[in-house]
Amino acid sequence: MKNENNVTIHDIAKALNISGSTVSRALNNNARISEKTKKAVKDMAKQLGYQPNALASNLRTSCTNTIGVIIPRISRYFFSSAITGIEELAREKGFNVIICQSNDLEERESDCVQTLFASRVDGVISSVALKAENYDHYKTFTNRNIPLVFFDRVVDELETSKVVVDDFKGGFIAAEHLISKGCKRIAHISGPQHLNIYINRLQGFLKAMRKHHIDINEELIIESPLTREDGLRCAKTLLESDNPPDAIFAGNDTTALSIILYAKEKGIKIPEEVAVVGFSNEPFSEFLSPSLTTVEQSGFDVGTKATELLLDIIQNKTGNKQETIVLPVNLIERESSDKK
Amino acid sequence: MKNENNVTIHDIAKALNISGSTVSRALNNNARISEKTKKAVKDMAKQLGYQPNALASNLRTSCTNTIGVIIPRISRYFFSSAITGIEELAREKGFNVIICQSNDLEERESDCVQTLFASRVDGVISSVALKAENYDHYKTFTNRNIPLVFFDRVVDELETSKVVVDDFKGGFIAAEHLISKGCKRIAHISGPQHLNIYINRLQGFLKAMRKHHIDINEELIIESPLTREDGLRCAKTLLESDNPPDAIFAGNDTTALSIILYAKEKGIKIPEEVAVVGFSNEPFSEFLSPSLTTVEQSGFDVGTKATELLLDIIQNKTGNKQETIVLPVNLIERESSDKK
DNA sequence: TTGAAAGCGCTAACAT
DNA sequence: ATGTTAGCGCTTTCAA
Repeated sequence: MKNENNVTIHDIAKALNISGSTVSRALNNNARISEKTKKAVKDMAKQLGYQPNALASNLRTSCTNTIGVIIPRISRYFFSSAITGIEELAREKGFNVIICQSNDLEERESDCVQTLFASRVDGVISSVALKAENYDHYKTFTNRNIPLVFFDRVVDELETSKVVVDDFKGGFIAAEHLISKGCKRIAHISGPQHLNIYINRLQGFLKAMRKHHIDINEELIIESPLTREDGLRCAKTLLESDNPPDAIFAGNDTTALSIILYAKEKGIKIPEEVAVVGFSNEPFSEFLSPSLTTVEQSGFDVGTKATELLLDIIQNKTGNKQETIVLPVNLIERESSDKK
Repeated sequence: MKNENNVTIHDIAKALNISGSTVSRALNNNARISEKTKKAVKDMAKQLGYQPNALASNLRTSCTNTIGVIIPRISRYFFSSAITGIEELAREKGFNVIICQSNDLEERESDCVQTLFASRVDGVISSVALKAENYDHYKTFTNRNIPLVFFDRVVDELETSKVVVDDFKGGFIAAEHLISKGCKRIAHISGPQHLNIYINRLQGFLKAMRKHHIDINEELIIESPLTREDGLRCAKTLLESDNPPDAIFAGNDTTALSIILYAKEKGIKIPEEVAVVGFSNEPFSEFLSPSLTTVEQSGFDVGTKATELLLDIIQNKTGNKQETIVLPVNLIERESSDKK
């Protein structure tokens, strides 16, 4: 049944001697079409191998039933699970998903925005690039009232709805956990301070320290891009100092990993000499040795929630409510902080 | 600069007192338009904040500059790196990417096909669902000459171009490595035998065994869906038998992980009592303890190569050459097989 | 080098 | 309950 020539609604119309609009309505289950006609149309559509052309429909209705997603990189587990959450809900509601990766670069992110706009997506979910410092390109959407929801890496200057995990609480419970294990000199490797998530993790950390009257030593709080390489630099800085910390709360699991690897290489015992806590619960953290205590955040839940918000704005035209949804985190205690 | 009303080429035309067609040609750098006009048009486009509407252009030209990707699940590292490879090249060549996940289910896969077809993608890259046994839905593309390239999980009955890694060689070097370590009773946990990749890994394994005159014991070759749960079942079956193997070549890293965890729990020493080799080099395999010897396959390379093939078919209309590209694999030796 | 006009396939007023 | 008609924004033949 080769079918090179695409079948259109007009072919169905001709075959049944009715008008194109009737066919269109029948296929869309319009209430004003008789059941008999609907059945005839659908049967004929199947018989002719008709497949709707979304392009034409989209152009006409200027709505594409497509949402765009901009993320730094798909290969990070947190983001790929966020996408799984996004896709699942979007598809259920009849929406397609177009994904663009910014690779954490501002320029690429700007390209993504152009691409998604040219595709006339009905709305956008984004987590901003680490190295972006200017967010004007997002105005392409906001100026035209195209719904936009940020997740995880959000920026205050963009007034949209946001979905984040409770980074403050995450920082707080991580620090409090280390304190409860008897650690006194607790270091924190924080991420870029123009991003809320890292500010909040740091603030939560500081709050716990103050609450328990632990000295906050400026030298023990360092900023890092939180890559694997820079994690090694941080490990070195902290662990080779004259007065090393007895605990490190790393801004993410990747950095915690670097610390564990460095400590292993240098024969520094974890958790006895230095306890380590990460952030994210990346899949590998469970299998490290020692296994990594970390703050779990569900990418899937964040993605689902962001999609829920976005679809609500798209479908109910509720306008941009600028809600910020905060999802819970919880501490997963493992060996890397298990001091007696 | 609010810009609710979308600017079209006609707005530019009106502003410059020229025709819409001239504007269209100027924007597309048509050779028959004077440089002066081109410049004027582009300047005005920028001034008015014109953004092309891909929908209209796509409908007219019936080519969308979009390729569709169907994968089992994005959260598996091999697939997310394949997508990274696909996206990178596709974008460079001016193509968008729409991703659909089948979740390894035939029905979902069929939905993906419909979705991508309705979006009139110019071509499709796919890795088939584990649980699919019927592939007729792909005829939606093949019947209409929409280019289709499979990667990784390919099926013989579909006559398209394919990109795979050298699974046969992978199975062979894994087995030969274990043999070289002095193992005699070598088990293999194989994947679903309707998929080439698992057939080939098994065949490569068998070839090495025969080459080195090692007895092939049917009881030591078992089939599994290769999930983490089923890996535990396999570990139990093999390691608790009366005459357990001294080595296991697992069909993927996930299964190897299950074996390592099971052995740890039961106090079975790896590699001394049983050596383990996996397949894929998942990110966690490096950090397991013992770290996992595995066969590395690059998802990124596979994705890139598949895209290269697909774009070649799309752009040069070369027709379907039904090539099968085989990419190299290599063994990463780590602790789990490091017997003296 | 530029313009006029038709049309991609579908939907939605408006009319009947 | 169904048909007529116009048009979404763009490209492209044909004509000038």
